[in-house]
Amino acid sequence: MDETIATILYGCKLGKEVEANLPNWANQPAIILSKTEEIIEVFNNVRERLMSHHHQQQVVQEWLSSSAATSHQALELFHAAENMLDHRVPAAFAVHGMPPGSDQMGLQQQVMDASHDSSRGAAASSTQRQRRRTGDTDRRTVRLAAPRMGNLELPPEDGYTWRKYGQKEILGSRFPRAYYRCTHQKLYHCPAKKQVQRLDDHPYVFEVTYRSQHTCYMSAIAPTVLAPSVEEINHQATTTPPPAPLLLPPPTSASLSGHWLSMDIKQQGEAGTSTTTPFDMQRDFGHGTGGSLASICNVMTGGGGGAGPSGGGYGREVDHYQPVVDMADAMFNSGSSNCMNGLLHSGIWYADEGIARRREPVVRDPFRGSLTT
DNA sequence: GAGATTTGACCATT
DNA sequence: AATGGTCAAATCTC
Repeated sequence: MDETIATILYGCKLGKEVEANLPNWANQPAIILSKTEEIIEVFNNVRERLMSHHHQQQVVQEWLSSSAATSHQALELFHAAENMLDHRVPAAFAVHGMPPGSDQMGLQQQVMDASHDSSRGAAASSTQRQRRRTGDTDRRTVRLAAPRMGNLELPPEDGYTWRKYGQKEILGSRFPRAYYRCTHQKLYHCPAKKQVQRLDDHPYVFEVTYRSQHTCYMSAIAPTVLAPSVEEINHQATTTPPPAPLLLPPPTSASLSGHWLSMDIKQQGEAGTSTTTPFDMQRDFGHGTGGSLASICNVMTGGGGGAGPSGGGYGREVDHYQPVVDMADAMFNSGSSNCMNGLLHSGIWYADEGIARRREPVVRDPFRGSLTT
């Protein structure tokens, strides 16, 4: 898989080269054509590498969604399949691809629900704390597979950063329900919450209920391509799909805004000496509508256009690692998604304080549930 | 030390 | 009164 990543990086480097030389090559379309074809060839090569892995994943997903397969059988196959793949692919996305918040709904309602959770913190000490909302509309439930390795009681990563604020035994359920809210609730008054509960009859499947939408930027590292969950069982608010990142720069992203066309990426894992690698895929491609590089994306995917959420996540809060295999989806198989936007959000690269970086593989200690790398 | 998690208690809703 | 959602102090992790 490292070789694949290296190939991707090389393609990115070529892209940066094209960008840097665009002024010089403005009157030399032959050169631009040559370079773009080279880029396409590189990414086609990547695609072929990834597609073979992706096929294996599809087999797993079909099995998991089959009613004939018990949860144990699914898990066994799941773990067997992971051995075929690179060992850094986490379960949740290996099976389900993208998080539930990745629907291509275009611009969504991003207005903070000021009457509910956003004011909860400040009102905590008031005389009347609002405990449960009436109506309870903006809610959506999906089912996701347990992580493929390590602590199976941990909920699958979904591309957002959550902070657990409660856990409760639920009547009639073998497993407790965990309550999470957006990590950036305080910073951005983000009202997004989720409840995670394991199913009684399928202990390796989590039922995740999302409530409210993310209004924060930094937690918005969710991919934009489709999110095939095991089962979407409830969607009470048809006009309010699950968390979708806000298309606004973070409050402290002055440097970022000046980098709209910059292509700097810091490659994480090379402590202190971050290597500058090709480009910020989201900023350069995620919103591009007419640029040559965006056109390259369209050529590769046969689709294109469409605005996507911004990437984000910072510090140790971000434990999400999504496989290159999913990046293949994002880049090549998503007809409705901008390829580079999807590529960014597929998790190989993360924006960190305005500078995208690569996540190192995360492995959970099966005995302690802690993270090791 | 900062931030995340755990867990018993509180309280709104049914 | 039962139940579920949230708070917040204690504890844990990095």
